[in-house]
Amino acid sequence: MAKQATITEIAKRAGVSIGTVDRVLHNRAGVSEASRQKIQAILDEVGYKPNLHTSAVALRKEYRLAISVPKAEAGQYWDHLLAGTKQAIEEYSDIHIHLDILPYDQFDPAACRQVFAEIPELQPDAVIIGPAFDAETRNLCNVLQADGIPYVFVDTTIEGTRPLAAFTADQPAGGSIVGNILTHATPPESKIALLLTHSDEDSKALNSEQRRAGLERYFSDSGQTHRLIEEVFDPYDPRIEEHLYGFFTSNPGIAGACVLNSRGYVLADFLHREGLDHITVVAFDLTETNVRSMKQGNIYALVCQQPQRQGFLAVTTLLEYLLYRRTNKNAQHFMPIDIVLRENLDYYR
Amino acid sequence: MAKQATITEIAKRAGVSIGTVDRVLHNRAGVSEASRQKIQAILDEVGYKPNLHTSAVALRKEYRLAISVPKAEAGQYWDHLLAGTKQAIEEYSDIHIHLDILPYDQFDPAACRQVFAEIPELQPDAVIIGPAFDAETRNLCNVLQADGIPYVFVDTTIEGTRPLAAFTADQPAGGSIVGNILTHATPPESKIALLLTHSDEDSKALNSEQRRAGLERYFSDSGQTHRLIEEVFDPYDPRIEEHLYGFFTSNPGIAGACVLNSRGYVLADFLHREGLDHITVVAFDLTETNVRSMKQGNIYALVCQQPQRQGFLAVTTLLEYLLYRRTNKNAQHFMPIDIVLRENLDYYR
DNA sequence: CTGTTAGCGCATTCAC
DNA sequence: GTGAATGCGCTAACAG
Repeated sequence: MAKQATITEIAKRAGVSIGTVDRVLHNRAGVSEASRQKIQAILDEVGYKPNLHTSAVALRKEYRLAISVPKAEAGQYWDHLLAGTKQAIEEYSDIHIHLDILPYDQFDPAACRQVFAEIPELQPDAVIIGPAFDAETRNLCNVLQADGIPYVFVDTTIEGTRPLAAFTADQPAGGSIVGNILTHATPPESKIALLLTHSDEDSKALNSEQRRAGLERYFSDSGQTHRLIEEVFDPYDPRIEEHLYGFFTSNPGIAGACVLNSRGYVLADFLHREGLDHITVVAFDLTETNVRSMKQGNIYALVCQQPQRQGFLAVTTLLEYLLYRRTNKNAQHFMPIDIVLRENLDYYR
Repeated sequence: MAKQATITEIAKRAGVSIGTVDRVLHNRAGVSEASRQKIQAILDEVGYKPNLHTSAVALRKEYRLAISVPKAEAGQYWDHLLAGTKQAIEEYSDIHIHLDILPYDQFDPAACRQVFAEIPELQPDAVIIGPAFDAETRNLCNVLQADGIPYVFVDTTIEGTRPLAAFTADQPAGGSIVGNILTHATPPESKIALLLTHSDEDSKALNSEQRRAGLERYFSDSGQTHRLIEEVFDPYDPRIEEHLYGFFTSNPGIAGACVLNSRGYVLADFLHREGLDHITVVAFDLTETNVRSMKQGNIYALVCQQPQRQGFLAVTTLLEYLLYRRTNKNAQHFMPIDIVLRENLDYYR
């Protein structure tokens, strides 16, 4: 319950004025080494934590953030993530934040490159990136680094870059969970279908591939008797029905199926239409379309990684850095992986 | 991105001084009806939201909160809830908050009554109650109401009282989830054991009974072929081993078992010692003991209701009320119900 | 190098 | 019934 020390108290104890303390706090020049050390010692001793809000009030500065993520439809994954950033801006409404949103087409690397090129021109104070393409993202990071603009990742991390922080989920663990649920919810010896979406191959492979690795590892390590059958499908192909129909009829004995991204509803709704309701479906993300499908009983479980929280944390982390250059030792933050069934669906916002 | 309106802007627009606006904001007397209405109209129009933090700075008042919950051991349910309250106090460290913690013995109504009697004497500004006994809690609420001290519930609500808010989970839904998981993770026609702890009968019956109702409803409604067998046991009985051993040997064919409170590890560890690892165990709460048991592979799933978040929200809700008399229409807040398996265990703090 | 000062959004006290 | 003035923790510009 120790009362928070104020800048005035620190100054009094150090025998200096508040101006000098402020200079130390902000690593500004013009302080004698002796003063700096003395003040720093007291700061450490009392565990001084500045008041972000009153700081911001006094600063009356506007911070410009930019966020670039795949184009979001309402109620879909990236829309939820954006909602989280807006929530943070709302909650820190005393800090004046301007947010530029730059969505890009997650299926078109060239379009992505073009959007990414606009970011440095906006001269933002910091950037939030939701990566879909490896090379394009890497390139953007290099430019930002050169301009001294800090950035954080959401949803996915790109190895070898130097983000301030990354907010993702442990994707292999997510895949393992799918394996766990499906092998438990279906009889021993039965077949499990893994439907890989075509688009995985070019863009979002990043997450889906990791989930797939986790799922396959679960199958090989857990000593269960199920068999995994993989098939590629394109959720946007108009002839998808024929394709899936062919797959499921030529593979009898499938008791469970999964999609490792948010397009699970496409599969689930198809199975329902064909009367294949006995097949247990597990997919990712609490998107509106998946929620509807689950409410109709077509999806058994959804595995989610709190996109809105990712967006929220991305903003607050950047604010802490912009106001105080505060950084966290381990840049990688793993979100909780939520398992949503019909019964707890309503309580996830 | 609409910039937050400030009290000064409101005053300017209304053609009054900030003092008058402040009086309206705090429902203080001494404002003409004409001014009040004009100001209120502008307030509503711009959706004015005060800055809690700068308010608190200017107020330099200390708020005294009291929290009374069952005695917590480290890493157990109530300890996590208390951690949430401390986190909130930390996060709002610019608001000077004094928290009195008054734990009571959840198995002794007389002790509870005694602790509850101390609360009004402390003259707190607001109280957080984690109820275990119906009559005792009801009595405390009456006293607080008479003294004009606001209170909120965490974990459990007591019907017929008038709390500012209640932070709980939908307990029947939690019970249904246990039913869902167990019936899916065990073969059709198999038996599921519901182990009721003895202590349920006097104290925490409140939550456990609701979970039981939800579980039983799941069994009767979902049209599955499993059979539910109920048995009462006392987790603190030294001869518990014999008791459980007798139960499981006289009921062959049990494939799943559950405990509707945080004592699941007692059952799970017993089953493991007896080599009955094929029985799938589901229990409640992410306590340290349950976590250990799950890591050893003894518990399959844990159903959790975010106690630390309950504590956090209890504090922030009270602060909003104390500073601005702000209350939420629907006092009942349902927490998300988390389903934790081995694979996502590490990511829930 | 350091202290002083004005000012941010807000609450309160004190004149009028 | 109302406005002006003071002060809270904080930052930044200015004067020495």
